[in-house]
Amino acid sequence: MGNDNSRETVEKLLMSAKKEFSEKGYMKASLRNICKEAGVTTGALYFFFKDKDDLFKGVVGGPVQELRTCIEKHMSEELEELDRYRPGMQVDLEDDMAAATEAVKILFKHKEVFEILLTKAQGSSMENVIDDIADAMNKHYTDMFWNMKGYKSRKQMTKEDKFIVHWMSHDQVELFVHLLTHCKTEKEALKQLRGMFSYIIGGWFGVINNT
Amino acid sequence: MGNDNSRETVEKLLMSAKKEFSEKGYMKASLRNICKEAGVTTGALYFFFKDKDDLFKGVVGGPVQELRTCIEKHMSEELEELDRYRPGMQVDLEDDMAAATEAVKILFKHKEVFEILLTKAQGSSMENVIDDIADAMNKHYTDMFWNMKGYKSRKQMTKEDKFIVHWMSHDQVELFVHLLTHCKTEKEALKQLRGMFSYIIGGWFGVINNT
Amino acid sequence: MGNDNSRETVEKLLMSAKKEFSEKGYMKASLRNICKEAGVTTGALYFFFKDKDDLFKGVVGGPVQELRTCIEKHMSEELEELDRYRPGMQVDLEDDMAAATEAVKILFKHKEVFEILLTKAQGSSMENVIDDIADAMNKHYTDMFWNMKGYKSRKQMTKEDKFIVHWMSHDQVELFVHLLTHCKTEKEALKQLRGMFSYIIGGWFGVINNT
Amino acid sequence: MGNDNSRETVEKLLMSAKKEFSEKGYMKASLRNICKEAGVTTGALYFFFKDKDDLFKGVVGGPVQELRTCIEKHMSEELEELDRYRPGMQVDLEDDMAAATEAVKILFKHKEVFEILLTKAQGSSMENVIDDIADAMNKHYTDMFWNMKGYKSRKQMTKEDKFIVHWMSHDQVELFVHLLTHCKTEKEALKQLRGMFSYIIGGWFGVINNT
DNA sequence: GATGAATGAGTGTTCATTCAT
DNA sequence: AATGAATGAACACTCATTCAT
Repeated sequence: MGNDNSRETVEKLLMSAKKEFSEKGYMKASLRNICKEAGVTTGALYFFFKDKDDLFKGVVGGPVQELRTCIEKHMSEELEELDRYRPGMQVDLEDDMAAATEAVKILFKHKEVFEILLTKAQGSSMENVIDDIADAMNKHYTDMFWNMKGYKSRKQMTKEDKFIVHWMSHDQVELFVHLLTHCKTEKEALKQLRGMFSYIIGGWFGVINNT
Repeated sequence: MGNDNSRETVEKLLMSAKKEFSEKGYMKASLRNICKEAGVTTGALYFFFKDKDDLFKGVVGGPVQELRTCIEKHMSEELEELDRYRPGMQVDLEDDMAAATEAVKILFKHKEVFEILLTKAQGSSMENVIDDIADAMNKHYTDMFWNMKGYKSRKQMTKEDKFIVHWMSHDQVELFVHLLTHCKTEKEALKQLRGMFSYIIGGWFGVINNT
Repeated sequence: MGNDNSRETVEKLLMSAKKEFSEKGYMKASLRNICKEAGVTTGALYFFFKDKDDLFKGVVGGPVQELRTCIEKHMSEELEELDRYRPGMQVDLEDDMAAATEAVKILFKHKEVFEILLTKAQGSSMENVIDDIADAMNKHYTDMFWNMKGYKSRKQMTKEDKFIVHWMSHDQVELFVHLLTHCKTEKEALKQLRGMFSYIIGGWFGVINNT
Repeated sequence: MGNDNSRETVEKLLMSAKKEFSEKGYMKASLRNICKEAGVTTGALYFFFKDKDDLFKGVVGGPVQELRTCIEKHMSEELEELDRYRPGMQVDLEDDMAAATEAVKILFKHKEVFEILLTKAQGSSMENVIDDIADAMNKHYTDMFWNMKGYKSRKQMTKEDKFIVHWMSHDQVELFVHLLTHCKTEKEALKQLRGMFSYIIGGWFGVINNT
C-alpha cells in the first residue's frame, strides 16, 4: 500500500481532475473524462477517493490549508500589535503589507487551484470556503475595530458596527480574489497590491471617523 | 391570444421555476420538477419557453432590466454633476445616496430573483450579468476618476490607475450584493447603506490622495 | 367553405410542407416547422389534413396521379402495337421514346415532388409507390415478353422468365429515377434518354435471345 | 478485457439491434427497446457503443467490409483481363459470373443485414454506402468502357458516355439489390443470376454499338 | 375556418456510482 | 491496486395530435 505505482496513479488523477474542474467547473466536470484523461478506470478513482466531492477536496485541499495557516498566523501577529495601538496613532502598514504579500504568493503559487475554488466550486462541499475564511477574518477585524474606535470591549459595538466590520472583512477577501482573477502573474499582483491597500485603509478610516 | 388561462399557466410556471432555481441553482434545477410543481406537462413549458435558458430569462429578465435602467439613469446624472466638480471640493453624497437607495429598493423588491442571479445563475446565459453591470460602471467611474485626479483626460491614466478604478467599480457592485445577501429587509439594508458609503468614499479618497 | 382564404391557407401549407419534406424527408419533417413556415397554427393544418401522412399525400398525390395516368395510357397503346409484332421483327422504338419523353416531362414538371417521393418518403404510406408502378408495368411487360419470345400465352413462361421480366420492369422504373436524380433539367434528361434506351433495348434482346 | 460475459452482452445487444433495425428502420428504432429485448440497461449499451449510429455500424459494419473487399478484388482482376481485350472479341463471362457468384454468397450469408443496409439505413451515417460502392464501380467500368469502345484514353469520352457508364455501374449494383430483395435463398438467387447477366451484357453491347 | 394551449409518451444520451474479479 | 462491466435514474427536449373556444 502506498507504493510508487499507486502514488503515481493518484497524481495522474489529481492532475486530470484539476484540468477538468478548471475547464468545466465542479458540476459539469465528468468523472469519466477525468479517468480517461488520466489513463485510469473509474474503479481506480473510487479506490482512492470516496466520491466526486472527495476528489475535489483532493485537488483543492492542500492549497486551501496552506492559505488558512498563513492567515491564522497573520491574524495573531496583528492582534499583538493591536495592543500597542492608541487612538489617533498612524497605523503602520508595513506588517499588513508583508502578510498580504505572503498571501498573494500562496494564491499565485496555486493559481489554477484557487481560481477553481473561487469561481468553479459551485455544487461541491467547498463552495463556501471563501466565506468561511471571511468569517474567520471577521472575528479578527472585530477586535481591531473596537480597539481603534476606543471602545472598551466588543460589547460596546452596535449592530451597525458589526455589520460594517463584517463587510470590511468580506471585502478584504474580495480584494485578494480580484487580484487573483485579474492579474496574470504574482509580480503584477504585488505591484497592484499597494494601490488597493490605499483603498482599504481609506475605507477603514472613513468608517472609523464617520460612524 | 394570451387569455387568462394561459397567463395563469405561465405564471405558475414562473413561480415554480423561481422556486426551483432558488433552491438548486440553474444547473441542478430540473424542468420536470418545475412542471410537476406547476401542475403542468413538459410540453406546456416548451410551448411558452424555448428552452431551459429561456425560462431562466423569463424569471430574472424583468428585474434585471429594471435595475439596468436605474443604473443608467444614475450614471448619466452623476456625469453632469461631475462637470461642476473642482479638485479639493467636498463631494456631495446626497445624490449618490439617493441613487443607491433606489437601487437597493429594486434589489429588495425582487430579492429572490436577484439572489438567484447573484449566486445561482452558473451555467445559464446570464451568469455574467453582474460582471457586465460592473463593466458598465467601470466606464463611468473611469471618467469620474481622472476628473477628480485633475488629469486632463483619460489618456493620462496609468495602468495602475486603470486597475484600481476597475476594482473600485467592481467593489461598488459587491457592496450591493452584500447588502442583498446579508440584510433580511429593504429597511435594514437602507439603514446600513450610509455606513457602507463611508467606507467606499473613504476608499476613493484614499486612492485619490495616495497614488 | 372552400373560399379563397381557405384555399390560400391550404396552398401555403402545401408549399411549406413540400419544402420541409424535401429538406428533411418524411420522418424527420416537423409539422410544427411546416405550420410556422406557413404562418399558420397546427390546428389549421389538422382542419385540412387528417394527419401527417395525409399532408404528405396532399403534396405528392397530384403529380403521382398524373404520372400513373400517363403510364397507363402508354401501356395500352403499346399492347395494341404488340399485336402486330412477329418474332424477328425490328421493334420500332419511336413510340416507346415518345412515351418515355412524356414521362420524363411529367417527372421534371414536378421535379421536387418526385425527388421527395423517390428518396424521402420512407415512413409514409407512399414509400412503395414506385414499387407499385413497377408492378403495374410488370404485368404489361410480361405480355410483351411471351409475345416476343413466340410463346402462345403467359402460361408458357418459366419461373425464370417471370423473374427476369420482373427485374426488367423494375429496371425500367429505375432508369427514370436515375434520370430524375442525375439530371438538372428536363432538357438534359431528354438528351440522355436515347442512350439509356440503347441499354434497355440491348438488355431485352440479350434476355430474349439467351434464355 | 473482453471476457465471456461482456462478449455475450455485446452479442445480445447486436442481435436485438439487428432485429429492431430490421423491423423499424434506423430512425424509428428505439434504443430502449433494443436494450430491453437484450435484457440490459441503456448504460450497458453506451458502455460498448458510442451512440446509436455506432451501434448501427456494429451491426452492419462487418458484412459491408466483407463485401467491399470482395468487390475490390474482383475489380482489379477484371482490369488485368481487360488488357488482353481487343475490340470485337467475345467477352468471357465466366470470370464475371464467378465474381458475381461470390458477391451473391456474401449478400445471402448476411441477408438480414444487407436488407437493413439497403432499405432501412436512412438517417444513419451509412445511408449512402451503396451509392459509394456504385461510385467505386463507376471508376472501374469507366476504364472498361473506353477500352471496349476503342478509345485511346478516358479523355476521349463524351459527357453522354460518362453518363451512361455511371448509369450502368449503378444498375449493376441495383441488380444485386434486386436479387437480395426478391430471392429467398442464395440458391434461388444464383439460379437467376445467369439470366440477369444476359440482360446486363446485352445492355453493355447495346450501348457500345449504338452510341 | 382557425387559434392557442396543452397533452403525454417518447427520444437519445449522460451521469456518479458499484462490484465481482 | 485496479479493471471492466453494468446499473438505473435522471436529463433536456421533441413529437404528432387534440380540443375548447
